[in-house]
Amino acid sequence: MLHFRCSTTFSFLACRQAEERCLLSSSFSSCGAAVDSFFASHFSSPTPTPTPTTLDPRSFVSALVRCRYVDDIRRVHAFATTTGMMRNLGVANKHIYIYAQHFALADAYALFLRMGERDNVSWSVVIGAFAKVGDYASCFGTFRDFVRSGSRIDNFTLPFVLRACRDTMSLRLGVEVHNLVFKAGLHSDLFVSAALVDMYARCGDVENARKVFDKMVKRDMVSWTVMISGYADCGNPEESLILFDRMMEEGVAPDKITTVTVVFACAKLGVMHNAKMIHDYISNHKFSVDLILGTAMIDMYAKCGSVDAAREIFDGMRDKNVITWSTMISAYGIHGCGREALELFPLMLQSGIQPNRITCVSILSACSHAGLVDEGLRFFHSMEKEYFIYPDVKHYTCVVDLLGRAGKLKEALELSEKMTAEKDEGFWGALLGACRIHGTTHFAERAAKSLLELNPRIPSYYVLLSNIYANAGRWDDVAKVRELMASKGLRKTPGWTLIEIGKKTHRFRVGDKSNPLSKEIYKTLKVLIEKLELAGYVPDTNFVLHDIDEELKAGILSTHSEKLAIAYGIIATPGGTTLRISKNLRVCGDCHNFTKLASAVTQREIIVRDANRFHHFREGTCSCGDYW
DNA sequence: ATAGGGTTAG
Repeated sequence: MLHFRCSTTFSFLACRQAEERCLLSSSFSSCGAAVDSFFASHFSSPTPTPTPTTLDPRSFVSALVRCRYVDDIRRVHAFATTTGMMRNLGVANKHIYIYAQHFALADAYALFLRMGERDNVSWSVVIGAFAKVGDYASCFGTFRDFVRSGSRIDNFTLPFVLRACRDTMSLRLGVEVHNLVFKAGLHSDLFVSAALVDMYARCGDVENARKVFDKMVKRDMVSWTVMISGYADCGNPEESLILFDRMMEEGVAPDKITTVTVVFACAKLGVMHNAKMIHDYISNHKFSVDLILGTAMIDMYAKCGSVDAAREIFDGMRDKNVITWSTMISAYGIHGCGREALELFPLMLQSGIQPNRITCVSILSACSHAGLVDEGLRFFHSMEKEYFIYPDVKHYTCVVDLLGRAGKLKEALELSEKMTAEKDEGFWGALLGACRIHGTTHFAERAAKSLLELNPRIPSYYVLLSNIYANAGRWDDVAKVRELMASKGLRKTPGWTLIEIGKKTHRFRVGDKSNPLSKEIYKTLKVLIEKLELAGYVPDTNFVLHDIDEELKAGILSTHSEKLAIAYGIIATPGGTTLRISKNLRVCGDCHNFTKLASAVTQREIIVRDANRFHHFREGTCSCGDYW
């Protein structure tokens, strides 16, 4: 065997190598095959006495690349040290890089510290490695050392640091790095500027992301993708779609990742027409619908109103992971199909996928939306025993929601007392919402106080409390809350409703008169309300905030953006056409009642996506079963 | 010898 031939070779160096190799071969017969062959190539070489000059740095590099375990790297490392090969910067840097790739950061960093001489690659690789494994403190610390060492920062290091800023949401640090980018004159580098755009967008500063993006002299696919994804992330998915069009106009071909971000934007926007467009694009360009793209498409179709189209994608996917299953479960959930969501769960287990925390949230939330109280509670209590998932505040929030919607306020409060997890805004919000649905002011104030203490800058918390007071007819308190809100310079999020008509969408606000067909819309609405009143519709003025007389209140109600959109839909589409509507806030009780009756009187299906879920109105009923 | 963008809830 090779082993023997090796030991018969001589010279000091060869003996050391042989020793080394004997050690190795015993311990990693299979896993270290690559390293073995590296050593073997030296010992079986025709030259009987290998000298350091015949040990090519390239053979070390290729051995490193083929290492499968950290121990393999350590052995090559030891050999390189013995042979003096570590003095070669290329070889040393490659060691750091490969250690880092195997997540052996301690080894990588120790080596880096021991190096007598370092160049930019050494620094870059270490900084990049820290960013990759999420050790941001070390990443920033090492970058600082790098800057202080007086080295010239380069276009390789900066994207790593910017990525760390993005992942830690450190806008301030990101801006500092941006200054360094200018000083180094690297702002026109493609990688650096794309990383800047990504950093700004993910830190919530789309304006500056866009500024950097607009200044770029050249934009490649990735630059476009980060900008598109940035807008979708920041709640402006319309701009994402506009940029997607522009990207193609400018002759930059989107790849699969770009389409995933566009699919994500369509999911955010919720317009079915756009969903179909991007689906066509994907089909026409023969992008395979893989795990991530498929999952994103399920979510998109669900959030654009079609749980059936979502299911079709789901059924067509060969590979599914826990995210895919969770997405489909939550797709059923937001459409009020709790039973279907629950049926999917055992199928997931059968296919060998274990649920995670989010899957559990999706199940609980599906039960809540469908009013499946017993099923939801049973699942909640089984989480820990069956799936080893200890319920956190998100799960408790779902259960409070579940109990609250079902009128079991007492149980919800008991649960809240028992819970040890720290209560967050979402939790208090659910509790407050439960009080709101059942017109209970008893506990609402306590919950609202906690909520406002946690974050006094969220307008919707004031609105929720003010609604509770309004419901109880406590107009003085309504006024107080509104004053408090105004004194902090906060304003209620203006409500709007979108309606899809063919390939276009139209936006309405309360009392909106900007539509060219405005007159006709109001006339139609008036006639419709009269018809509905004959069918038993009584405006529910409890949903109006202001303390004004009943007649005026009804007047404001009748121009809620949702009603205007429905009236417009009736005018703009042939009878029987399904109306697709999307709202930024939750649907108000009066509009809900109105839409139910309108679906019966006009014989149309009306699909409304609100901030929380979908409502399918048909023949006078809603899929939410009046739980929402 | 080194580099970027993508999927689930609330």
